[in-house]
Amino acid sequence: MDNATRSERSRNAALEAAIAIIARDGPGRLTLDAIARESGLSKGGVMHQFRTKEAVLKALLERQMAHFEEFSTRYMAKVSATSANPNLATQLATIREAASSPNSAALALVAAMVENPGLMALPRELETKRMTAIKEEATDPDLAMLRWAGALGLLLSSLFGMSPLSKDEHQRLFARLLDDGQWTGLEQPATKRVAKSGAASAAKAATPRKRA
Amino acid sequence: MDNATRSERSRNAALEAAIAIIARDGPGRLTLDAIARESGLSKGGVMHQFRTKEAVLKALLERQMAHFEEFSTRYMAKVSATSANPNLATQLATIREAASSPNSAALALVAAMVENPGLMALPRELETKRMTAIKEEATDPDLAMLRWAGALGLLLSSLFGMSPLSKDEHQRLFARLLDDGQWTGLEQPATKRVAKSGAASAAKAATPRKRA
DNA sequence: TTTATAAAACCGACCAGTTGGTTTGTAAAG
DNA sequence: CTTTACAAACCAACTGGTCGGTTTTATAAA
Repeated sequence: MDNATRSERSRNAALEAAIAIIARDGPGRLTLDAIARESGLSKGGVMHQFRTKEAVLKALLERQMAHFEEFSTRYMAKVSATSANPNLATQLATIREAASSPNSAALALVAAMVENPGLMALPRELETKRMTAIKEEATDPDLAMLRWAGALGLLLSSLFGMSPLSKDEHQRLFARLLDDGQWTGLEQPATKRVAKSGAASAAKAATPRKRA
Repeated sequence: MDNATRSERSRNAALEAAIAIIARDGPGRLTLDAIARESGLSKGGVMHQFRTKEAVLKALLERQMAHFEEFSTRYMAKVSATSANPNLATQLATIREAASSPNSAALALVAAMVENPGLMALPRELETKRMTAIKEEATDPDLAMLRWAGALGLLLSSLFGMSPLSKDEHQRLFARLLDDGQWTGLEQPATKRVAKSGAASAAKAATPRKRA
């Protein structure tokens, strides 16, 4: 077998094993020995492909980020023509995808944070860029950020096993976050943000029903 | 010194040390030896107060939960008379408090999850109860849950050091989440969810309809 | 108040097993 | 023959946890 592909195969096997371990046993159980055992490689083999454990984590993070980056790009291409805020839509959809994906990038993220919080810089940087795009395209940037935060809250809470929501609710809430029509009622233009006057009160008046 | 208070002091010191370690070095660095070193106690002393490491985590979790439970109760008493949805308001305010608190309960939560995901059952149960209360008092339960999820997203993202938001934005977004007036514009009664937003949103697909 | 005894809090050495990482050996690819 | 990919034994440091012993506090009889 070709040397390059042999390496590639081993690297892949190690990373797959790492994800499996995190998902099954939790991030605290991710050790080099465990990776070697799970992947079928020897420990030396793993160490040959990744000089340190941090290198494993970093590669894992990058791989998962690339995976969702690809999802993101594909989704973006689909909606950029029809949506008024394609960046937000894409980000929401990507987070939903991450939430429903078992070998989630988020797991790698958690593992990275546990071992080396500094690794979090990579995803943060990417996220900052996306956030800027979202804010720029939004009529109401704060509302857009809140929708983003909502999606992230759904994702992380379920990821941590602390979500009090049912699968059904989860799905429904994501759908609503994604539906622009659900949020136009209270948009406040960024240019002039006065205490819920203009648009908001008009929307309120238009609301068919209010609370008792 | 009294025996009971002596114990109390030691237990407290150990837990404080644990929080400090998690906050400074990450959950992966929380070890019994580290706790002993940080607290000034000997390892034996720590082990006398907590028979296992899991006991430390559990105590930590319970302590932090109690702390925020108290904040929650006090806040609830304050707003229960004036707010239409005191449970949601309280929960949002509590999450904001957790986000601004450095020795956050959430840190304990992360540590617990890493070591023993089963411990997550306690907070989840509590959260489920609160969520039920929020849903019951809400005109639009899904929207209430989304506001809750938004707050949680803000908290967790900043906690993980992956928040692309500035301190200012953080604060502003929490304020908006808490302001009921900002959200009345798009409430949809749970009893009948129709496409009232259809008028507001021209381009987008109609509201996904579910239960009657 | 003193003294005897117990119980609880605490210490620090120690244990077996695991950790990330190194070294040595070997076989295949180039 | 040199380099690369992998295997396996190995290592020092560290892991959660145990254990025998010392100090401090509590109880209560003398």
